[in-house]
Amino acid sequence: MSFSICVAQCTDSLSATMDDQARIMQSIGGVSLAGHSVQGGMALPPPHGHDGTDGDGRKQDIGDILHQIMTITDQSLDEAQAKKHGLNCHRMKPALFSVLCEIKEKTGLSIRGAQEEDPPDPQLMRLDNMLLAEGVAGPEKGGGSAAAAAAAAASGGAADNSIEHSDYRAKLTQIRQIYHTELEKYEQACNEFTTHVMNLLREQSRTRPISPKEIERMVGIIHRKFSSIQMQLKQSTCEAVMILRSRFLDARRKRRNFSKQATEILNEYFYSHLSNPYPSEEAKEELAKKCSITVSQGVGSTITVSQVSNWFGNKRIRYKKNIGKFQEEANLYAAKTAVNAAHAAAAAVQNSQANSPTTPNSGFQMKDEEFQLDSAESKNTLLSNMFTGSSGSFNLPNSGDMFLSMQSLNGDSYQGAQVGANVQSQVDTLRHVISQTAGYNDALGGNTMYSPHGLNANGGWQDATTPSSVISPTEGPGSVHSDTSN
DNA sequence: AATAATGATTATGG
DNA sequence: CCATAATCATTATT
Repeated sequence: MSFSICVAQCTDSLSATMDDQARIMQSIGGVSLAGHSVQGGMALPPPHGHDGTDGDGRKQDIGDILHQIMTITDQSLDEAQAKKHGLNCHRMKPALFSVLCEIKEKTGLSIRGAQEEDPPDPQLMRLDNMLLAEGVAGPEKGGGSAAAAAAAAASGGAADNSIEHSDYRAKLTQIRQIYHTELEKYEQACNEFTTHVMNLLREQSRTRPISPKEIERMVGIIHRKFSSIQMQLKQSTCEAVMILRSRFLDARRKRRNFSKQATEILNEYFYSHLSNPYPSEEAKEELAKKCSITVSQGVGSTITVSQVSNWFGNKRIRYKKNIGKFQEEANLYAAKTAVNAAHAAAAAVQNSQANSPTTPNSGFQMKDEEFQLDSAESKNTLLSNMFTGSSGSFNLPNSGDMFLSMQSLNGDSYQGAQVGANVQSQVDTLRHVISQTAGYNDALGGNTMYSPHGLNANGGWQDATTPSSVISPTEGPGSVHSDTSN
């Protein structure tokens, strides 16, 4: 990329300057040496004209030098090499060279950079750690993009989560690949450049004193420069990863509403466990599974346990916060599950005769599919009768019968079939409906709106008080039906 | 376009 | 670690 171009340019310009420098040095050295009669077998053109005693001669001399300088670039490389060789072979050269080395050593110019290297640059370390944590710099895992693509393709109906995840991973591997190729390129360029410089220095060390330390220092400088560039790369990679992360993993950006069926199921559970809407881990798993398979074949998003947890968390808090807003919904689901309960209870009663106490679930299990359909209309009629049928408010003399009949049915099932805990939820639901409507019936002012059993005054669901004892909720409303059992 | 609904996250406390 | 409450950011609805 741009960087390598830059490097190439640097290299070129550096070599150019060094070559030029070498040639200039040679020529000038030649001239000056010639001027001071230290000249050996050099192929320099002898300064013509008289020895500059007067201005004219000096001018001539200077002009000559200038001419040489100006024509340096016209000299062929071979010519220059030849001159260089000549200079190197000069008999005085070793002596002069050692003198120069000594002088340089004394001036201490060569050793002046023995300070750095130790601080590992905390920022760079931070970047490295981040890249490592993000899986960009670490060991190649999963075979890179191919694996990600395969996962995306093969997932099929597996999970929408995995699709997004693999998408994310594909992008991540892309970033990782870019990062690695760039890094490698930098490394290579750095090495190339280093060897180039070292060669140059070695070459020059024949003409001017260059200590190994100096070379080392040079290499250190180069490496620092390159590592700073690498840090830039790492930084931008980190940035890219962070952007990708926020784009893909922050699920809030890709929120998808649950399907109708899923919310149905969740609501059903919620309202039928209103006294203690805290599904256990298993219950959550089951709910998640059920929600996921309702739309199974489609691309319907699968719902995870944590999503169920989220849902219940949100539901609880929102329900509690504004119970009035959820009344309608509560009634709806309560009635619905009540109908289910009635059907199930009937089935249970039927079954209880033939079946031993085995699997009390079986009676209820079927409600999923069989009742779902046929309860649709009965539910609707029930609802319209119950709540919307009469005048706007819920004073309903006839619906009381409805509840009572249902309640008695339920009671039957409870006693006859011994369905235990499972029935409990249905009872819960029924109680909800009953107490609800009763509360309205009593017209005890708006604030007495049916506080759900278990939702105490402080606003917390107190411990599942599973009122297995009887159906009467708390107070007055319960009395309406408590004695009408026959 | 304004607003409500809603799934997810964050902060806090037990 | 889980529940709650507040909040965020997206999606649905008006």
